[in-house]
Amino acid sequence: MDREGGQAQPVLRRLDALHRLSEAGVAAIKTAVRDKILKAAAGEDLVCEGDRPDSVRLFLSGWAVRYKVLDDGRRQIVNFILPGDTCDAHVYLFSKLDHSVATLTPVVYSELSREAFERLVSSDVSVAEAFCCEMLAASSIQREWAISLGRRDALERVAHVICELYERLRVVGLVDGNTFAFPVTQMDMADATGLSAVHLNRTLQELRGSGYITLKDRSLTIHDFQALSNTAMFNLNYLHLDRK
Amino acid sequence: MDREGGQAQPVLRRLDALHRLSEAGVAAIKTAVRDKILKAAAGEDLVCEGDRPDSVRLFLSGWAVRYKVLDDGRRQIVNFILPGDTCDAHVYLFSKLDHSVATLTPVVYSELSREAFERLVSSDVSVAEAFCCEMLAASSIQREWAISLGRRDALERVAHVICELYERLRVVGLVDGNTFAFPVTQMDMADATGLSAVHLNRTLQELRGSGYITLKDRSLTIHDFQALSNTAMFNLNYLHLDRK
DNA sequence: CGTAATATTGATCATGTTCAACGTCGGTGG
DNA sequence: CCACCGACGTTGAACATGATCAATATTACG
Repeated sequence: MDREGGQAQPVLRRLDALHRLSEAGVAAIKTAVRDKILKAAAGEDLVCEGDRPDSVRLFLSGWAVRYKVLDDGRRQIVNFILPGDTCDAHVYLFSKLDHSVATLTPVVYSELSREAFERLVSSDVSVAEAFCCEMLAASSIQREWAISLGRRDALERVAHVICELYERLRVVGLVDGNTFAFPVTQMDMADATGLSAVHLNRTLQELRGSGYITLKDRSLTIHDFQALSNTAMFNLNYLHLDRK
Repeated sequence: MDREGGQAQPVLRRLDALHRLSEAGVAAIKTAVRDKILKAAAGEDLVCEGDRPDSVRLFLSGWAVRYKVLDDGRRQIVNFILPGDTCDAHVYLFSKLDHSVATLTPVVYSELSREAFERLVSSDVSVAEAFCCEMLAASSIQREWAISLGRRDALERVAHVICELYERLRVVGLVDGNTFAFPVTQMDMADATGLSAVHLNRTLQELRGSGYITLKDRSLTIHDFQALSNTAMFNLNYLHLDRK
């Protein structure tokens, strides 16, 4: 295990960006994470709409999406789940999940039972507050997606998700220069932005054409973040990564 | 004060629908609510994007909306705030608000300082859990809006919000038969559904034309909930009002 | 009664969808 | 090793949903 937090590192980086963690808190999280580490393959459903939620998941590596499908098959991805993200703190308070979560890549995550999670948050105030911030931040991201879907056009939407993913990945150390792994198919991107696959493809070409990004071999490079974030009207406040 | 909970009644009804409250919890909420009751006129901003959040609000009567505007003026309403709703439990953990809240009607709400709110949630487990459920339910609603905005067409979207508002108002006793007060202008509805005001108007006419609803004088009647909810593909699971 | 906000209508326009075909790449089994 | 297959990406053309613009009711209210 490396000296920066072992497998828990992304979780620690993310939570600490949202809310300063005490030393005791950091230790408690490291211990809790270590307890039950699971893996899943790409393209797997981790949880399904209708399931009874019983545990909390802390994502350590890999990408997943939160999504929902309508009766006639239309699918909407409502969020990306990245390393360091918490999948539904406290959900076990509900009897049924209202959405599904699918992996895009192989993922590694730590699964905490309700008891383990409650023990963790009651062990240290800063930890409880950090998880609270994580919930609030997730809501805020969700709201910003509503803005995009409701009021931004195709080009703005695509530029916006890219900016968001860049910033979120940066916090957990997954951006190298201006380049990061981007294991998302165009169909997934279309379902995330509320566009058709065809139009998404053309929109990506427009962004490539103007030289803002390169996207090739599941790797994305942002050449001009300023321009990209201007076209998206991206403002990172809503990510709340400034830690007060 | 009436024997059903006084001014706190909608809050109690909503929280209790999400998660069973203990008697002590009910009492604690009643007391906390009573402490600082405020009023605001219609069309007022209660909080603005960028403000430092310092208190939690429990809505007792009236309607408000959570919204955000882009630099060029496009506005998206991301949620309606109804009597009984909690406006941002725990937000004071963040340094800046990422959205604004405006009243649609005169509203009455109880304002709890950070200290008062923390005292309240630590006084009783069922209260803490209920507020947790309220946060989770708000997230869930937010996700469902993303589905609507991303993947439902105009008719479906409008039908969907109406179903949602009907169910949410019913829980707090604000539906009389199939009729409820609906103090939302067509422009607001347009900003909530991501449509233009013109197209929203035509969509409403379509719903009226098929006999599903009547909307007149700020009062909405649903004549055929089944048909309305079918056209919206509405499934109330996401509201989590079953209190399991 | 007058004025501003809201609702309604028609006509034109644009963004994005749909459909259908083709290209490309990586893996898999004969 | 190569042929096949499936998933993904790309292209063009026709189409449709909803936006925009502009004018005209209607309503609420001071």
